[in-house]
Amino acid sequence: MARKVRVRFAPSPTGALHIGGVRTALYNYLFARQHGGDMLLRIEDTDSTRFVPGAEEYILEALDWLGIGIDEGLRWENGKIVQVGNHGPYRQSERREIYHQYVDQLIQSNHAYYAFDTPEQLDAKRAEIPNFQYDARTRMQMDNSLVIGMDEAKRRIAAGEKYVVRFLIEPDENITVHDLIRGDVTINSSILDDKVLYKSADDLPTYHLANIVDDHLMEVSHVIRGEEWLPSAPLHVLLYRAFGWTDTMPEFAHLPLLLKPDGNGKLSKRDGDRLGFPVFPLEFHNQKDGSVSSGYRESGYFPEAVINFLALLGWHNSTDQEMFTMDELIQQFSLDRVSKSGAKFDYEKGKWFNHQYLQLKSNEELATLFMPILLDKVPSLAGNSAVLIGSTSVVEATVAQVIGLVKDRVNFVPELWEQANFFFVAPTEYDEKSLAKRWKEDSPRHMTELLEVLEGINDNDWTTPAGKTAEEGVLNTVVMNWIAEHEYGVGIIMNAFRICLVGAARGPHIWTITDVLGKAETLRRVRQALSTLN
RNA sequence: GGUGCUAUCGUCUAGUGGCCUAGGACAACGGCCUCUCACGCCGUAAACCCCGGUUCGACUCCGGGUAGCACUACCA
Repeated sequence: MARKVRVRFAPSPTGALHIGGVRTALYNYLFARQHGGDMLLRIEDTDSTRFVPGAEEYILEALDWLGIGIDEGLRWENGKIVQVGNHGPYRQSERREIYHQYVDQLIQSNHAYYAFDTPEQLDAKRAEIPNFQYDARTRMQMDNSLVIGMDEAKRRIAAGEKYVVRFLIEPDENITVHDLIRGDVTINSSILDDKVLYKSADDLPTYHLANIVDDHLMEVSHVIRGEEWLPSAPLHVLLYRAFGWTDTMPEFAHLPLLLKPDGNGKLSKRDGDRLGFPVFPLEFHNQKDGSVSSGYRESGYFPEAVINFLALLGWHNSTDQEMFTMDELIQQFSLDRVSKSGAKFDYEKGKWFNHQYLQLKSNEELATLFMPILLDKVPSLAGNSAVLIGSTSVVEATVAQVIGLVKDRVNFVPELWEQANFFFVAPTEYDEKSLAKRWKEDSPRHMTELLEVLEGINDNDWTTPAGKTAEEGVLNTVVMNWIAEHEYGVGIIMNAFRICLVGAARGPHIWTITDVLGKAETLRRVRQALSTLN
């Protein structure tokens, strides 16, 4: 097939974009880019009752944040929605006129009919007859144009009666759908019901009709979507046939589902709340029900980590490679290497990916990201930013230096504060556990003596000279000599000293801490600890 | 209930009839490093759903079970 590859991501604006939807969008995007094709974004808002304000913006902004580019349809540009392409409009609610025409075509070719049964009547029927289905076996007992005749049907419609248009499905026909991931899938048409294609109540088609008409009109070549659509794929094939579009029918690929980490079943928003991780890319404030959902972005995830993690949930290139840039994914992605079975969402692995990407970032880059958090925690630092060296403030340079000391122990930028807070703020309380284990009876005396030793060191000798290791500095030599002289234990002294500076038994090497703190602050903290802990 | 899809370590997965005493990664556990906590490094434990068949030989092919999931709306 020489047809140009055109794929689409077609979400419904019914809330935040689920992480499974993000993966579907990603796979579509990778496939499009790899084949030099187009990635379209269409909004499927044919259910007016489920529309959530802000959802559209949310979806587009999320894809933009993740670097999933849109070539045609709706996309996010400079904080607002723009429409590109000449197959629009790209919102189904704005395509009513188009659907009317195709609904009429189906009626005229006897592939569809008018039905007047109300939802209440249908409910009653279902209650009355077990496994009731509106199909070849039952349609002639219902209230529709097949029974009452077209003239009568038109009369009732003209009189303002509400109706739907149903697809007439011929029974007992085997329909085979070729799926790029699963191979041929065959079902018998008798299990399908006469699907509602159009509802006059809101003058909108249902998903099935709108989807087929739009994919056809937008010249979509490949439909890559979630596995939940597999059962209705044969219906879609039947629609393509009814319209006479079989020669341009897109190819199908149904992706495995993202499952909850524990137990069984589809990953849901509730699982995230319950297990404490986001299931949405961005934080979402639902204007309809007032709920707030956490997002990966706000939790400190890098978009490239989310992409990498998601890409591997259901796809694998058969090598041991785990880290992939978007470009590598575009190059290597392939539908026939997508798994058939659902993947449980392993949040821990996601954290690991973020850790990897965080280590790849420069200290300066991380400092820029961390600065707002730091200034929020320590507002007094804000004034210091005024002093600039080049474009970097003195404080920011220090922040970058400190980040370099602690970044290998964090997974997320916000965690930098927990690891580095003592560099910016002297401890006001001391960790109980550390105290119990490391602050001994002799510690106050040791620290008092150490204070004298440290006071004797020249200001110029305090900081470790460039190019030397912390152990080669004057501080280390002097302190170690003093320890040896008095036959103290290195551990007992250093740990007590650490508690004075940090407030707990944690953190990087002690001399790198004294380097950053400087002599005055170091001494001040030891004195403060002595007066607090005595 | 009906229809369809799926089935390898706890999890993501490699494996396309002999390279498999089943490989990698996350998590777990142990060790090393060390003034602490981490990181890192090294190592340990951990799986072919069951039953038949085909074959000289099945994780791989076939059949049947079983289990899980999805769908079964005037929702997508």
